[in-house]
Amino acid sequence: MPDADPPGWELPLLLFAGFRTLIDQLHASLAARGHPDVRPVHGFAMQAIGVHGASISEIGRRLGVSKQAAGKTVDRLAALGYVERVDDPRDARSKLVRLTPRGLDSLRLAAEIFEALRADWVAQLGAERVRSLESSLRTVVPAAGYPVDVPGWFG
Amino acid sequence: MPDADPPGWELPLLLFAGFRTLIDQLHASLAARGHPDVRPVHGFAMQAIGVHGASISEIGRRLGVSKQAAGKTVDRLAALGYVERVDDPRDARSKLVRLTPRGLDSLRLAAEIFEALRADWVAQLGAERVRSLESSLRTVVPAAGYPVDVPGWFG
DNA sequence: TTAGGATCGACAACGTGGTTGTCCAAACCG
DNA sequence: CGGTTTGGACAACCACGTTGTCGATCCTAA
Repeated sequence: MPDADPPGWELPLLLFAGFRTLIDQLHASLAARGHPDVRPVHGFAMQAIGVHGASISEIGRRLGVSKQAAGKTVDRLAALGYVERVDDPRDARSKLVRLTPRGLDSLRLAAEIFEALRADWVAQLGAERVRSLESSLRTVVPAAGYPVDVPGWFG
Repeated sequence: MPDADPPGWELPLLLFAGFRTLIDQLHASLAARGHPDVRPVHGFAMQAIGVHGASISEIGRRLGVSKQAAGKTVDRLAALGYVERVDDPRDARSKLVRLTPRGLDSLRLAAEIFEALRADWVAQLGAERVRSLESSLRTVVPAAGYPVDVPGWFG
């Protein structure tokens, strides 16, 4: 047995480092293209809102956080000009949260940048190893989408 | 070209899901073995303290956060009984933060559990694919260890 | 030896993201 | 119609991060 396996604690560190590398590069590109104030959590929230908009409660459910937490995040997104609240014509209790043109632009840019980032990995590792990495991870992680309560989850 | 590549935004999601899966399983095992109150951030902090102890400022540097933030985390760790502050005999300004026996136990257990978790992945994917995943990630992430200011970084 | 500067750790104030609990208005349903 | 559920706001609180300040201690160089 020539090479010893790396210690088990290295695996989570590498996964996190990969995640963080991508997200940091995403936000560096976003900042360079007119979106310096978006934080990672905002991107996930806007993803949860989607191009058709959603109510506060629905956003909370999609993110796996309370509606109060979702409401605060929407407040900050609104202050940054990425979303707006409009009355829901079909439910007087509900306010529909919709992306502004600026919000839509950031979402479109983010998708582009993620493609470019994956292409970088393919250039470094080859298409086969990137596909293998993705397929390995799909095997070991539960199928369900993951909640995005990262700050609260971690600390 | 038979199969289309997955969209670029899936890669960070998979990496995060892998990380979160491992950390969640770690803390589930830790909770079952007498450490229900440790949070992920505490584990990283204890790792930074190490078996020989460290000063508050040194912990902050190792974690990539301010000494004030390190001090608060140490406060909570001390309240949980995982660390203690003792006077540094060689510097009257400094307090040495040391792991208690309980803290050392959690660190030892965590190392064991991470080994078992990696073995689970090997059982599901095969040793070669796990090694390939680790090696791919080492290629694309910067060599430097990553800061652990996760909540602040994300939000 | 002493003056100046750097470092240690504490305290305070604040921003952001999360949580519960409470409340009212509107919607739903038997 | 009346009871229950739901949507969203408000308040209080906790965890984790930040900057700024400060006194005490250490180090170094005049």
